[in-house]
Amino acid sequence: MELSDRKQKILQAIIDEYIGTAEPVGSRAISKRNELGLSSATIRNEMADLEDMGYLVKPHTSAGRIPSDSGYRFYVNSLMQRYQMSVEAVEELKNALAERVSQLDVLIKRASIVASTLTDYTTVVTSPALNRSTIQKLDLVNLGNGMLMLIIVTRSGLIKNRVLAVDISEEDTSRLQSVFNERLAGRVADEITLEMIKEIEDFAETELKIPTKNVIAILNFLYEAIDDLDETEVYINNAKSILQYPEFSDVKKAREMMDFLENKENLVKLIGGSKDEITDGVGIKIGAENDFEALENSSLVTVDYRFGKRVLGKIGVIGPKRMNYAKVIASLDCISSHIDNILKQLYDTEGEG
Amino acid sequence: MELSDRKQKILQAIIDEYIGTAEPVGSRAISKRNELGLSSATIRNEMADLEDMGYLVKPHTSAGRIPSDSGYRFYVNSLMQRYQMSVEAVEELKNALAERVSQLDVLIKRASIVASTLTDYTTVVTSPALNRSTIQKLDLVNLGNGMLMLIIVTRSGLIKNRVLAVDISEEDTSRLQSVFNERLAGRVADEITLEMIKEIEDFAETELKIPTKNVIAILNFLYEAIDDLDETEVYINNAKSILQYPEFSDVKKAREMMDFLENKENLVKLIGGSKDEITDGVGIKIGAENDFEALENSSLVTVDYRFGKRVLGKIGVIGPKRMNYAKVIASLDCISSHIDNILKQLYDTEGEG
DNA sequence: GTTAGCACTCAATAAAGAAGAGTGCTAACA
DNA sequence: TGTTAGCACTCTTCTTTATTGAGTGCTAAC
Repeated sequence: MELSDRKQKILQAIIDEYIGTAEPVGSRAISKRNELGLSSATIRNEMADLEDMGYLVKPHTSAGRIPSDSGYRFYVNSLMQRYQMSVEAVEELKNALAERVSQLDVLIKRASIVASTLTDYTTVVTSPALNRSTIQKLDLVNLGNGMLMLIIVTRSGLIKNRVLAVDISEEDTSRLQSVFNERLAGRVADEITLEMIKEIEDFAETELKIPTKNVIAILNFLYEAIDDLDETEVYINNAKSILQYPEFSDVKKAREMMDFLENKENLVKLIGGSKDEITDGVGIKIGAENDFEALENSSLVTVDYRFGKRVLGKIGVIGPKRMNYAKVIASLDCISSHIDNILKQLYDTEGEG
Repeated sequence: MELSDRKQKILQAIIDEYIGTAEPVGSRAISKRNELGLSSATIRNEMADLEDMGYLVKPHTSAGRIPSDSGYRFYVNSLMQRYQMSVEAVEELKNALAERVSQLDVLIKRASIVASTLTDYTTVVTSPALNRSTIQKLDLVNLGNGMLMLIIVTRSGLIKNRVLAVDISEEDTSRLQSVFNERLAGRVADEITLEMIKEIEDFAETELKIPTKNVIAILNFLYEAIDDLDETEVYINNAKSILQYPEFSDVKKAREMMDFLENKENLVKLIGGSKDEITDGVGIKIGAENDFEALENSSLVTVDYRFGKRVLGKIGVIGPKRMNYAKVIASLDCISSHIDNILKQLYDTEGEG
């Protein structure tokens, strides 16, 4: 059944009001806004209809109405006004993002901070899993003191590095590096098998005559590092922001939420599974639409960020269901497109891999 | 005035009880413990004395007593029983700390996690400021794609790395690296001046004929990196744990605490200023002894961690004043000494610099 | 179709009373 | 003289009972 124009206006007014106050809104409050020129009694009738249709809910008989999940859904899909970010805000955002950025993971951490500052909600970002990335180059750097750094550079310019304690000569280091690159560079991380590693191991021992003990240590290390590339990393920001919303004025609820947010697997599942797009790259999940009990009263807005055409990861904002969707969407959208720009500038090539 | 043996026992009993329950403890509760064989009336008299002496406080007339800051102080200094960690706990701790550790900052982040898991309180660790460290080696690694990684290794084996977007040839990279090492290796970070950097800049331009634009970018970057070495980094862990203690059942208080914990400067000041040692490296600050209003009802226990003889940083536990001091101290102590061991193993040299 | 009016509901607030934990003091006891 | 039983007193906490007020739903009139 279609919603009459008037019903839509009333629903919108109610949700707008509720987003601002977090209090059930009554017929009189809407009537007094004087946008519709209707008496509270009329509004009341319409509200009763909207309730029957499932868009509104009453906490109890003598309270006003609050939006149901479907109410929010309708609002988000059809009613919501576009939020226009101020020129200054965009400028500030741009600067905050671009400042001294050299690596993708720095950039997306920054993006997460910017998003949470802008919206005052908790943000979650996932860094790209690199298992489908092409390895461009492997560097082995002998740091002295028996420390060896391994650096993996992917074609899209992502860099991972880690350090191993092992004693190896400068010469062996560079020979090993050459072998690594000969055999692994240009390959997709996923297709590198334990066997290939074993082959390198044999080669290094028999041909290069590097001591077995070291070879084993280093190649284990290499394998682990490559294996780790398919770990999606998750950063969370401003979790404490939930404490400021009346939805979490009960410490117990706040704790549950924090516990949920702490669990990386939850977050990966949550953000990864978010597909309910409304416009390019922006997805919204309202309340129970997220398949987690802990988020019953929260909503999640996500946006993809890309490098060229390839989706690298997502930025998500988690807040109460009555969040300012328009603003959140606008902010994320803006951040996402700026990430795109910055990455293009940084690597000035359209990247795939 | 000296506390009689009996008063001490009573004080201890009260504090032990309060630590467990967070409720004001009455004379009858102590009497019933039957450790002292005294009636509640007698205890009552003693408690009145203890209150006069400032060790106890009454929330109101008809409530039991709770320890004052001085009460806790006396407890911590003289009364508290040593906590003996179980062999398994120590073993577990050891494993958790040592697992795949190659770098100091990984280790201390790990230590922070272990400490908060063990104690269920919030932990804060400071990573060493390296401004007094000797730079052992500088590595420049050309990552391709117009990316350059700078790695700084200190004599104590600490590693910092960062990436800059700049186009430079392999050859120039290695020549630049040589210059860096010739001129800067062996120096203490603090004594590297802008002028020295400028000299390198000139040399690189005129002698090595590296394009001005690149030289400027790279040397700015180098200077920033060295400058950054004196930034103490702070990691915080398990902040949400405060939500489980009745002391923070009021969301407003929890929020204040979180706000405080979020501010890095606060933490550096807090942890850095902690000097009130009770035993080697362990410091305790109770309530108002911390010069921060936000910590009025919290205590801080810190422990140094060292590399050889040099103190690198601190690990701190923040919890309610009625925290389990004995356990916290034992845990931190244990962690600290294991860090020492691991570092020795890792770098197997007594480090200074 | 709209609206004024009114009875009704129910949470939230306030006020009053009861219960209970704990104290401080006094007087008796060993 | 130190210890303890006993009791009046205090003050919080819990429970109960009213009171208020926001908001609804329905009816009847415009």
